[in-house]
Amino acid sequence: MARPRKYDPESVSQKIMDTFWAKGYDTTAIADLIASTGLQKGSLYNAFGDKSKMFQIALLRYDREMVSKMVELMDQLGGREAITALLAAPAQSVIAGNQRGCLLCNSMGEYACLDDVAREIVNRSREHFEGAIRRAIARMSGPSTTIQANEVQALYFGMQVMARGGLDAEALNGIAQSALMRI
Amino acid sequence: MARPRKYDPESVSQKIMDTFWAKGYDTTAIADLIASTGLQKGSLYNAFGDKSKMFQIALLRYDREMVSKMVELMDQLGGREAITALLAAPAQSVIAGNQRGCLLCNSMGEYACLDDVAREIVNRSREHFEGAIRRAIARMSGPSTTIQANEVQALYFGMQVMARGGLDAEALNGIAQSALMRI
DNA sequence: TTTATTTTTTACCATCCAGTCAATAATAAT
DNA sequence: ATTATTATTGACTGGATGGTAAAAAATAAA
Repeated sequence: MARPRKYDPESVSQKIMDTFWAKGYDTTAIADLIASTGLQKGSLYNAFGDKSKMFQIALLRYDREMVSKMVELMDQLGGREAITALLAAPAQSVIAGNQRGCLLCNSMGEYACLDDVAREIVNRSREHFEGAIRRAIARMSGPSTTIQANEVQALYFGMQVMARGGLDAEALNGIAQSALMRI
Repeated sequence: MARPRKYDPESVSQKIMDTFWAKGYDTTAIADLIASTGLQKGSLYNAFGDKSKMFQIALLRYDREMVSKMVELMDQLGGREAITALLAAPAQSVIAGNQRGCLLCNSMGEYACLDDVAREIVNRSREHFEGAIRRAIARMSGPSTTIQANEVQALYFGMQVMARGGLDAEALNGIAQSALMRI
């Protein structure tokens, strides 16, 4: 009955997430989203609302795709293996050629210029992530169980920030190795 | 022989640093700097060059004041005490009522939109900071000496990001406590 | 008082920004 | 073919942005 859309909403929202991930909320201009998605301005606004809504969509997608993927992976590994996999991720990204860090971590850095809805999504996603770490720690044995999930998360976020700041994969792997020796 | 300036350059550059620290490079508008310093646009540009130069000044000041202060404090403490003081800092800031995190850490998060000069300053400042951690570790005894300075730095940066993202002082203190148990 | 020098002020500019809107196009049901 | 409905397009807007330049003001030396 109506004109069909020419684009695939899934791949467009993927592009939106990628763009915000690489550039951050404030630094990303609508023109950047137009360039990366191929949609015209009107179509973007028609389909996804304004810029803050588009960012919320990006955050939700990141949680649903990236965070959930890591959570599921960790949940089906042994405790120590799960933490090992987690701390290996930043270096792997760098090796794969991207310096985007982690959208969740980046957004906490931009917390001051987010609206309440985006902040809420960020908080929930962080807790979602934290749950997997907590469960992994619970599966471990030995004195390492005194470690807090928050500590591992802080270590992970710090590594992602440093990856964004240009630290190379070797240094990142050194950090992971050093941490795992005492966990 | 010439008209004397009405402002104190030191306190103005302090205000510039504070503003970039709170808002980040990209999010800070010249209008924000005008508001915080009280100078007019022309005076700012005349005295400090363009926005990127002002940010470089802020970064250099942060290294000279904040990083150096922490480095000096750490250097005159025992190894473990130095690390303890370092990891206590994020929670102390939050308790003092600011959620600005660490300008060095924040700038690594904004690395993608910085110019080469700013990146160089960030890198140097991070290494400056890392030196104090390395020396502190060297002063410690026991198995803890296997820890890498980079790991402590990542933990610290992660805590600062989480502070910026709204984590409260209690949780931050928990992280520090958890980490110190195994260091 | 005059002059040289520097700061301050203000008006201004081109550009980019997020967001809107009306015109147009494409479809499916009737 | 007509119509109702939705998608697309591109022009447009008002405001914010970083940056410039010229005029005005303030000082100290001559």
